[in-house]
Amino acid sequence: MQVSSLQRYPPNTLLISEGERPDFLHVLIEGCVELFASHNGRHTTIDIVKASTFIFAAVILDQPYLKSARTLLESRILLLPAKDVRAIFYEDPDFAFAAIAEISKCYRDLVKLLKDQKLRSTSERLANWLLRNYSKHGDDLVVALEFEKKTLSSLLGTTPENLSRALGQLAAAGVVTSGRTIRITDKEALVAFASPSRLIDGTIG
Amino acid sequence: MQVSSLQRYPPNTLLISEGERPDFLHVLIEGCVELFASHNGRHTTIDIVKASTFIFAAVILDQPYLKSARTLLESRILLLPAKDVRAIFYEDPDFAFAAIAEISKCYRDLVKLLKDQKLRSTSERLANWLLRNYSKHGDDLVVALEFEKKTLSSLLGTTPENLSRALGQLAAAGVVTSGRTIRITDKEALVAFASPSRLIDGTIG
DNA sequence: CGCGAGATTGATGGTAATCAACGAACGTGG
DNA sequence: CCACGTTCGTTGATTACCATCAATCTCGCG
Repeated sequence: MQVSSLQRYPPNTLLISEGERPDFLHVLIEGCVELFASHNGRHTTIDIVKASTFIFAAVILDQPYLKSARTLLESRILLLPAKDVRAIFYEDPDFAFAAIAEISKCYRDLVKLLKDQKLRSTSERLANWLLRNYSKHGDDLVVALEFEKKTLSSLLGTTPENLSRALGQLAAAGVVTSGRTIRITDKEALVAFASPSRLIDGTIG
Repeated sequence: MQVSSLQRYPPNTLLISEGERPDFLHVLIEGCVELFASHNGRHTTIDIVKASTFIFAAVILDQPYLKSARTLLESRILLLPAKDVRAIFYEDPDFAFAAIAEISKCYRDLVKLLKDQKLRSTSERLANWLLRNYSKHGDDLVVALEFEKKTLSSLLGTTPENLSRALGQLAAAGVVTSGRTIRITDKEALVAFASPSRLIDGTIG
């Protein structure tokens, strides 16, 4: 794959627009990318990815992108010519298997997003998102947002206003918000409220 | 693939339960299958499929099903042992490519479902669903439901009560309902209301 | 004919979107 | 370093949509 190139993009760069034809497979090496879609003046975030390929399926099928993509942070991205990617299946069975495993994982992540969306209320989605995204700082469990709350609200399928209110509600379960730092002071209580499920929130498989 | 078997199931047969391990790849030859999921006493239909594989991704990754499946009509289904399916990738590049094309298509269908869900209101979802599923009977455009309205309401992400009301609303756009037969008397008006998009409702790619 | 499941209709309450205003944070340029 | 302006976030008020509950109606089937 000699024709591939590693690019560096500043935050808030539009990488892909829905409806376009795919020329490259994008592999996010470092940074953070939002996948989003628009329709009739409305706008929603489909997913936020940290380190993976994205919009692989469009490349495979050589069909228009269904989603747009933009960087949320400065990001390094490997660009592989779409034609080469498709060609290599026939050459390399290992690559073919890796590709199908990757797309299968993306598929399952998407099923989880749809279940999350259809089976939970806004504050439940928020609670579970917090439980999937916190990290340990000493004894504290903290979510340090890397992007705007606006973007998170869109990912959760709501508005900035209602995200604020949902965070307010979760105060009763020990969630303390200050700016982009959200502390989980009572994980038990938050879990009780969120009732996370391996089949929606699981990170493996 | 000698060990495969073709099975026939009556309507309303549970084929798969979420959380189980996949033993077989299911290929729906004829009939109709509902894919659904449950959580915390809630229940939602993810998709309704007519002729395709289903829950391919779980088989590939050898991970628990994220969805359950049941027949809606009498159905004929080909069962391929999961181990054999995984093994054959390394043998047959054509099969590998066919498999990845199939999963990619499923992935894109799911993106469309999620966009439909997050970017549209209930009656818009219904209107577009009608436009995707009608067939021509002479000069008439008719949707002949093959399953309960309850199931359709769950697919659309609402309740039977609100589906009834949404159908009522669409009467203003020339949609006439009588039992399981829904007639589109003014396609122009319905399209104007629904504003379908190739990137949500398109059937190819 | 009567039963039961599904579908419809009406009434109500709750959740979330929208509109509007205020406050806070940040970046820019002076 | 400060003043300013823009964007983002929060808060409050209102409205619209949708879920739920309850009652009736329809239809298929025994």
